[in-house]
Amino acid sequence: METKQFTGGPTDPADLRRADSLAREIFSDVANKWALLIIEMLGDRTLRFSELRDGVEGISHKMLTQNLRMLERNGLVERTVHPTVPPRVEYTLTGPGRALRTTVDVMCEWTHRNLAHIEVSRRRFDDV
Amino acid sequence: METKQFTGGPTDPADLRRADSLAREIFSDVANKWALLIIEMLGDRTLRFSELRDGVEGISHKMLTQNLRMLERNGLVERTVHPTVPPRVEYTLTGPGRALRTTVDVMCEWTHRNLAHIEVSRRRFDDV
DNA sequence: CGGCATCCCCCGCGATACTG
DNA sequence: CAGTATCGCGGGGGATGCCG
Repeated sequence: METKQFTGGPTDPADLRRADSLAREIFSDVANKWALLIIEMLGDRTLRFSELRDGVEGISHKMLTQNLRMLERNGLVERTVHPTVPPRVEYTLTGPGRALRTTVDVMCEWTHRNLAHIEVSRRRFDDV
Repeated sequence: METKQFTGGPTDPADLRRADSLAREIFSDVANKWALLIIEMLGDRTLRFSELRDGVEGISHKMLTQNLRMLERNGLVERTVHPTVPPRVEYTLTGPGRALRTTVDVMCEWTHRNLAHIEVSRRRFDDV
């Protein structure tokens, strides 16, 4: 990652450094378990807060709120509030969010494809 | 992820549940910032412990050790000890590790492709 | 129902020091 | 140089309660 530049970006070294630190920050935001699971859960659906809470195995109210805020701030999910009573808040992936989602899909597929290999490897490791 | 099954896998519901909980565990292991950065750093090179420490921006000795152990346990990296003095320990990605790496690459590309979009989105969000 | 705030506890993580 | 162990702190994150 450190050695990568994005085409059409800034050429001033200072801008490059800024971009890189931003990139690392974004990566830290996004490359965490809960964020990725939320993105995967959303898929191309539109879900309510409570549906997400029930759908994402083991996530707490607080973590869900926090991660949704973060994802919204970074423009990966869109949040729409319906001014009804009781309130109804819906979340959906934006364009960039959906783009990221496809790579999360690949990660999930990878996980399932390698379940057996990993299980064996773990057993070998733990038995020593 | 919850609704996915891998082809050729177990058909017994109990096995499916076991596989799913294992999958979640693996995903939790792997979907974390340091693990992904280490994998990205390794690429298809073979690196020493100290090279990794210097290469992965901001990682501590302890975190590096911990994550390398975890990755080794899951069979994503191979660890080879050269019985010299001073000791020389080298790490390299295994087949599954390299497979995962390609999706991490995509995530990094995604990050850089969306830097501008995210920066704008953040500004809008923070200014409110 | 969804969100924010508060409290509090636990452990993640860094710093340091010691072995082979 | 690589790894393990120990200690100590700060903050992550759970539980709870109160608003709109």
